[in-house]
This record gives sequence, C-alpha cells and structure tokens, in this order.
Amino acid sequence: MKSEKEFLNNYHIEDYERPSVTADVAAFMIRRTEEESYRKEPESRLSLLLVKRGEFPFKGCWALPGGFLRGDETIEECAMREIVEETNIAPASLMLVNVFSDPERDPRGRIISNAFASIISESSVSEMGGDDAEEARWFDVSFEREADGHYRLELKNGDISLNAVLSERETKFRRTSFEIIDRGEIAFDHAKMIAAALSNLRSEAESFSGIFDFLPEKFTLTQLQRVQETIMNISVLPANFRRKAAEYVVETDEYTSGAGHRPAKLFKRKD
Amino acid sequence: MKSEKEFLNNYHIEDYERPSVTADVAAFMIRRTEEESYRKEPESRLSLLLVKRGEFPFKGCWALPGGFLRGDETIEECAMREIVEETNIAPASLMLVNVFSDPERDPRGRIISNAFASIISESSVSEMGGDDAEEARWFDVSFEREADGHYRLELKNGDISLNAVLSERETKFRRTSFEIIDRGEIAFDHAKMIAAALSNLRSEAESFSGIFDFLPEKFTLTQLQRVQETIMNISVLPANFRRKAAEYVVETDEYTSGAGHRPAKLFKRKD
DNA sequence: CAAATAGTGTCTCTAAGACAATATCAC
DNA sequence: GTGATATTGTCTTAGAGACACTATTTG
Repeated sequence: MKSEKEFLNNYHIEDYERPSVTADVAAFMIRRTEEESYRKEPESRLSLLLVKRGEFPFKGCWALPGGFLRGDETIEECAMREIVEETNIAPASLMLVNVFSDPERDPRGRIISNAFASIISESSVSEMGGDDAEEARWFDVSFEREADGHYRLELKNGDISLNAVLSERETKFRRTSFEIIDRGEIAFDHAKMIAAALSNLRSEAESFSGIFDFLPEKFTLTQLQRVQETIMNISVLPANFRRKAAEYVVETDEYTSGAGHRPAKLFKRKD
Repeated sequence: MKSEKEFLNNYHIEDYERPSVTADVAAFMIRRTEEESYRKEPESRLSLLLVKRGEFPFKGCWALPGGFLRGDETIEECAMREIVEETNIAPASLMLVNVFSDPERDPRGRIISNAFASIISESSVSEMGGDDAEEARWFDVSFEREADGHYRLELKNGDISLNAVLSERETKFRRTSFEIIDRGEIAFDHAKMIAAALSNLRSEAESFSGIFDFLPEKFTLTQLQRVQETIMNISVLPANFRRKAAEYVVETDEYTSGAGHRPAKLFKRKD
C-alpha cells in the first residue's frame, strides 16, 4: 500500500492528453455620441472590443481579445490580463459565459476556449494595439431577432461592418446558446461567444445586475436608465424606471450642473 | 509571406503550456421515501450522486463523478459520458456551472475542472461502481444558510454524513460562487462545485426551468409542485402553484388511480 | 363515512405600465 | 420665456399570496 506522497511522486500528468486552454473576452463599454447640440442628451451605444488578427488562421478577420492560460493563473486572471493588455484598463466585472470545446473549433489543434463577458466603465479608453501588432477597435453592437427566427449580429466601426447570422439552439435551463449560420468575417466561433455574452448581459441587466459597472461611482438616474435601455434594447418610462431603481441606489447630496435644464441628483449604488 | 497551410504546418501546439481538463458532474435526482402508509403522499428528497475515491489524493473521501476530457469529445460530451458510466442513465439535462482553475486545486498538477449540474429523472437507477472499483451512492442533500451567514451543506446516505461549511463570495452578476470553510470529507474543491450547482438549480427552478427533467413525460401538478418545492426548499399553496404552472403545461386526458383519494389529471410539458 | 388529495373561486395587496403634472436650469 | 431634462403623483390593471370551499376516490 503506497502512501499519498509515493503516489504523487509516481503520478505523471504528462501521461494524459492535454488540450490548450484559452480565455476569450467580450469586453463591453457604453459610448455616447459627441453631437451634444447644447442641452440635448447624447445617444448611448453599446460597443464591443475586437482585435484584427495579424496571423493565420483567420488572418485579417476580427476576433475577441484573448490568449492562452499561463501556468500560475486562474482562467479569470487570464481573462483579466488579456483585457488589461489590450485596453490598459481593468474591467469592472467579468462573467464566464460558456466553454467552447468543439475539437474542430480551431484549425491549430485542440484548443478549449473559456468565453467571458466583461464590462468596462465609461472612460477615456486609449485604444492600443496588442503586442503582436494587432489592431484593436471598439465596434457598435446591434443584436436582434429577425422575422425568420434567426439572430443578426452587426458590429460597426466607421467603414468596417461585420455581419453574422446565428440561430438559437434548443437550450436546457435558461442559458441560451447559438449556432453560427454565417460568421461574417468574425474569426473562429467568436460570433457564438459574442451572441451568448450579449444574451447573458441582457438577462442580467433586467435585474439591475452589471449595469452599474458601466458607470462611474456617482451617476444620475437617467444615465442608469440609458445603460439598461441600451443593453436591453428597450425603452421604459422615466417614472417607472425610477421606482424600480430606487431599490438599488442611494442618493448623494451632489447634483449635476451646466446642462441647459434642471440639474439631476447624483446617486451611488446601494451596498 | 506564408500561406495558411504553411503556417499551420509550422505550428506546434505542444510548444505551449497545457493543463489537464476534466468535467465533474453534480447529478441530481429526486427520490421519494417508500413509507407509503396507504393514501399518504411520500416525502420527496433531493439527492446527489457521489463516488468514493479509491486512490490518492483524497483517498476514501467522496467526490463528484468526473474524468478527463478525451481528444474527440466536447466538454459536455465528457460530462455526459461520465454520468452514463456511473449510472447507466443519460441525464435529461446538463448545465455548465463554473470552471475551477486554481493552480493549486489538485495536488497531482494543473487540472482545470468544468463543473456541471445535471438532472436525472426519477427511475430505477441501478447504482453501480465505476470502472476503477469506485463506490457510487446517492446522498440526500440539505443546503441552508445559517444564522452567521455561512452555508451548511449536508449530504447523507444511511450512516454516512458529510458536512461542509461554505461562505458566499462577493459576486458580480447574479452568479453566486462559494469559498470552502470546512470541506467535511468532500474531496478536492467539490464542495464549492456542489454549492454552486445547487444555487444554480434553485434559481432555475424558480422560473420552472429544469424541474420537468426530474419527472416522467406525464405527471400530476402535485408531483411538479413537490419537485419545485424540494429544490427550492420552500412550500407554496396548491392553488397558487397551479395558476403559475398552467403556463408551462398542457393537460392530457389521462388520470392517476389507485390512491385512496380523488384521481389527479396527468399533464405534459408545454412546447 | 373518514381520510386524504385534487381542484376552483375569490379577496387583498403589491408591483408594473401609462400618463399627467410640476420643477428647474442655461440661454 | 423657451426648450430641454428632472422628478413626483396617481390611475388602472395584472399577478402573487392567502384562504375558503367543493370534488372524488378507497377502505
């Protein structure tokens, strides 16, 4: 009978098949259009960070930022590190969306990807290329169900427009997952990941979860409302929104000023 | 400039660090106590499948069934396979709960575990040992928040009683995760996985998601109610339950019989 | 009939949605 | 004052919870 120590000394982890493991991150931010024509509220748009692939496979296509797991970090730390490398900003939050492990999903070999959704708060994000001369850009996101039941994912940045078509997969529990019908210049199976991340983000936003991470510490209720509306692609009446939001916020004694209308009280997140 | 083909020929996946990847599955079933003293409804209990470890590490402790990912399968297929090997029954559903990737979580080396929750419908499950002389048993589950804010996980099978204590981790989004305070004879970090799986199962059950998978195709509304109550550890009034359930079921023209009281109509799941 | 579960009706209270009305600032 | 957003009040309706009551079977 061997002792635990002897057992472990004779155990060689290299004897087993081992895949590569990556984290890919859908980093979201809310951007506001600049066209502030005096006292007019700017439009809010949900945007997603993508990097242009400089190497095969999918060279020239756009992909989620991500990379291989290192020996000394958890998969969450890996996801966090990839976003910091790309944006220089630590995301306010990180959520595992799904694990993608189809043996054929990457032509380089067996690579398992852990897909995360992350939220970056509104700020002067300096877009910078990654180490390997990748180009990183924020794309405006549109994700809607079409009449035929398919979902259209549209990502826009200036002249660049990526259009993917997906179908909703039959899904146990309330976790929606998607299949790619047309990947539309989005690398690998990343269109699936983006769709799943968006779907998660939306259902979280409904219960006021995650939406605070898009905003600075102090915010107006209208700002909070715009975040929820932008993510969920709905619009609600201010009176009703305020009633629901009251449960999640506490007021400060500060106000906005300088806009051409009544100042708004600033609130903080409760808890 | 290389072609894609050349690139891939020169790409050696072995050059990168690779962890081992496993799937561990919390398989739940609802068992009913046999003590049917004529026309008295039997009690429903949520139970969880555990296997006794026959080898180091954690030799003699109880663990979730699970195993290493093979080269030709997805992580979901791996999870499914492990449960079939253990119970001979394909689970009605499978849900990824979280990925556990702490570098120190397994003394054998870098092993990343994908934790799943699965539901096995009520049936004559033949408990059988796995290939490696493991012993598999169903444990009654109790998982409650204590006065001090900690959670107590209690797993019981006859004389065997496993008691773990966990704390809820601060959690972004609505995904609860736990830290182990006392693992109580449960191997590895599996107490965390079980707590997270239960937590997920409960929040799904609230919206009538997953609960049908515990039952046969046709069931009475009372059976459905017991499933929801058992998982969520609550009790609701029949009249109110029926009103809510009506949305998710369709009636058949069959009835139960033989019990010492009014027969119940059998329903099927809607959709 | 008694015991036990099956199933219906309805009262109250709360929360959600719609909408109207008032408040306050910069120009 | 005007144009814009901020903020409050309230009407109506839908749903949740509580509870009382009726229905039906087997021993």
